[in-house]
This record gives sequence, C-alpha cells and structure tokens, in this order.
Amino acid sequence: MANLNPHVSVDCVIFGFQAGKLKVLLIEREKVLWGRLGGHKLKLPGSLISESEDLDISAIRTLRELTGLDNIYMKQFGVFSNPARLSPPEDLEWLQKTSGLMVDRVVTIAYYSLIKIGESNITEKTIWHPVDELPELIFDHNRIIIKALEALRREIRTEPLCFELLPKKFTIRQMQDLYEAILGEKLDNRNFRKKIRPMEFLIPLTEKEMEVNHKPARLFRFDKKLYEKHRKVVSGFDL
Amino acid sequence: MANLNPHVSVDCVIFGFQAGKLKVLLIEREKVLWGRLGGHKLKLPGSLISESEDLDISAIRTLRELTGLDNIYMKQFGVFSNPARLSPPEDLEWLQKTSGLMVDRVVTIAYYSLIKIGESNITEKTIWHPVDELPELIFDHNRIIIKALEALRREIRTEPLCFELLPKKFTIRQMQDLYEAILGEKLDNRNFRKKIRPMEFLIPLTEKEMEVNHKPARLFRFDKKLYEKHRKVVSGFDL
DNA sequence: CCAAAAGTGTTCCGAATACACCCATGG
DNA sequence: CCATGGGTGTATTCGGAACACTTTTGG
Repeated sequence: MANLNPHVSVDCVIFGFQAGKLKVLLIEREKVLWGRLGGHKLKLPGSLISESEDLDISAIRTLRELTGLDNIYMKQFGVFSNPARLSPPEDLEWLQKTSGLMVDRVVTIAYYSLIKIGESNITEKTIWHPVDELPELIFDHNRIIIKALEALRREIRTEPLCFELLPKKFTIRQMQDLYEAILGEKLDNRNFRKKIRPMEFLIPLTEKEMEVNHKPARLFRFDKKLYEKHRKVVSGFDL
Repeated sequence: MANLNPHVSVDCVIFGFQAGKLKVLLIEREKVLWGRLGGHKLKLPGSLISESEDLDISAIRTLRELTGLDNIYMKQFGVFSNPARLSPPEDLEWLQKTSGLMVDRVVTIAYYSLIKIGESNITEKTIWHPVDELPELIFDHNRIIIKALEALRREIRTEPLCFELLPKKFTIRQMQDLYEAILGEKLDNRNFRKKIRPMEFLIPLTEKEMEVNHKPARLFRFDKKLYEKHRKVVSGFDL
C-alpha cells in the first residue's frame, strides 16, 4: 500500500439487518495494551487514507477487505474533526502503537454503508452488534454511529435503501420490519402495503416463503432498472 | 497562526440575498500567474486548516476575517477528496506559490453559510455573484457550489434558515421572494401567507415599508426564542 | 381444528392547491 | 386617477391515519 496520510482517516458504519434488528459491524480492537484497562474495546472499521486515494476509494477498499463484497451502497455523511477526539489517552496510545505513526490529530470522514448480511463473507473477526444497545467504543465512535443512524433515518424515507439491506428475495413483512427497526416505530400493516403496492419496480415472484407454520408470504425482488425509469416519471421513493 | 496542515482545507460557500437574487461570495484570485491564462479566476473563500483547530473553528475564523461577522449560520455539507481536484495545473501552481507549501493533494471540507448582506462588513476585495450564472472558478469550486445549493434547498424546507439571509426586519414578500430564488419556482402568494401566518415566532412590527410607490408592507422580525419553544411543541418549520 | 401470520378496503381528517378581488400608497 | 404591489377566503382534491376480518398454511 502507498504511504499513509496520518492526518485523514475514513471510518465506516456498516449496517446490516438480521433477526429483525438493525446491526452495526464492529471490530475487536487488537489487545496491544494487554493488562491495561480498556484492552477489549470495540471499534468501527476504518483506516488512515493512503496519499493517492480518493476517500471513496479508501472506504470501498476498507469494505472489500473486510466483507469480501464489492458494489456496496456507501454514503459519506459527516466529518469528525475535534482535535481532542482521539481520547481517552489509552485509545490514542493504542493507535500510535498499531499504526507506528506519531499521529496526534486525525480528521475522519465517516461513511455509512448497507449490506445484506446473509450474502456477505465477513473475513476478519467482527461482531454484528445491535445498534440500540452499544457498549462504549473507542474514540468518538459511539457518536459517529449515532450520526450515521440519523442520516440513514433521514435518507431511507426518500431513497430505495432498504433493498441494500434485505436479501435478494424478500417478503413485504421483512420490508416493513426493516423500516420499523430503522425508524424505531410501528407502522400500520395495511397502510404500508397500500403505499408500496403501486411500485412497479417491486416484482412479485411465484415463489413463496417456506418452512413457516402459517400462511407463507409471497417473495418479491427489487428491479433496479425499472426503478431508474420510474424515478424519472414520478419523484423517487417517498415512503 | 499555528502551523498549517497541508492536507486538509476548509472552503466556505457564503450565500447572500440581494435584489431578489441568491448570491455567492467569491474572491478574485491573486494574480500570481500574471501574463498567463487564467490569471483572473474567481474562487471560494477558504484556507488550509491549522494543526490544532477544529474544522468548524477554521471555518468560523475564515468567515470572520472575511466578513467581520460573528454568529453566522454554518453547515458542513460535504467533503471533496478527488486526488485530481487541484486542477488544471495552473491553478495548482498558483496555490503552491501563494501558500509556499508543496501541496499536491488537499482534502477539503465544505461549509455553506448564510449572511445578511446589508449587515455585513465585507473587508477584502470580493464579489457577490448570482448563483445561477457563475463563471468558471478554480479547482472544483463550481461543483462545490452546486452541492452547497442542493444542500441549502433540502435544508431550507425544514429549518428556519431564511431568517439568516433576510434583514432583521423584513416583509412577507421578501421572505417569499427568497424562497422562490432558492427553490427556483414560483409560489402561490395566498397559500404562502396562509402557511406562515400561524407561526407565532414571526412578530409583526408596527413599522411599515417606506419609500415604495404602492401600499407599504408590514415588517416582521423572527423571534428565535419563541421559535425554540415552538419547535418543541410542533415539529419545527416545515414549509 | 387450532395457532399464526398473510393479505385486503373504507372512512375520516387535515394539508395542499387553485383561484380573483379590493386596498393603500406615491406619483 | 392611475399604477403598483399588499393583503385576504373558499372550494376542491389528495394523501395519511385509523381500523377488523377472512385466508392459508403447518402441526
């Protein structure tokens, strides 16, 4: 890899949807400070940028190395630049030891990304943690996740982001559960279906859910090309 | 000033409202390349950050130096990190000469800010340029302005930003003109007034417009404290 | 036949839109 | 008295919210 730029980093808040809950991918910090307080903290995936990379590319690379996935939805949503953000001191010490650089101030550009948990190939030792009950993370990573969630909540109302989190084939119920998990509120089942039924880019499949002990639900898929056409006619995806 | 960090800069898109048009504050680039093509280009105000400053502080400082104003509304809306963004070459050469640093790549954090043109004290040699007919600026500054305008259009629908651009005392008509200038569409006068009339934080004054050769309009002011209360009751400022 | 979730329509209310005239002032 | 923009109300349409029952499957 090219030279690292010790002033700018990229952090990725990777959201996934599993067991009806919205989750974030966290990494266990290497235990360099073995024996000291805080050796087991969790952190967001991220890294210093290399000198010649566009930040988007840095973020994409970070993601590919971590998940084995390409073509992931990513959105830059914020910058965290407080000169004191690399605290508490043991966190900073950890960073200096693992990077081998005398960093003391890093401006980080934060992305959130959306992945289909079932189809990803998580390589490193990572943890899918429910967003609504996070432990204390290193640096300002808790704050970064809160901001990411705010951005996601805002943007999922008008962009077809839910299909990045759902499996390729999904039921309307799964879709509704996902919205409820992200927005943190219950939605009316009939009104929800009423609103999405007219969306022609949701293709009903002949397949149905299997191995459930109740009436099986129909599966759908999202047709991106149809969506692009549709979005020119009406204006997008207001849920 | 403390050491400059040659990797990160801040650029400010400063919007103002004047003569019924939305304008941006531009600076004439110093003519270091005298005699060469492009010596007269315009640019956004901005600067490299100093090592120990939060970016917000850098941006606020840039603004104060330029306008003499404090307490300006500022919003960080994007990051521009393309390694090739400091082009064409003569623009880069200009930057290297004026900064005295061998910069070759700068990630810039972009803010937009809103000021009341009449009440500002512009110090340097600057130009208020209508946003809808910009010349070619240096680097990627045209693109930055486009993105800033998109952000402003999005956010002015739900935040009371218009009062940052209007004078302290303003008429409903000025307010409507401002919305029309930003959104780029005509609004229905009666419906507009109907929507803002219930807003208790708009205080009617006894004063009226003067020196117009038609029925003078009533002046209003925005009461920020009342707004803060109001926003807790209902949800803010959806226009 | 029981449990469990799928799937479907109607009514009501508030918000958004469309639309036209009289009023106060300066010249 | 004329030109100019200020200021006001009503009728209609559209979208969001509330709400309950029948259907299909597995066990």
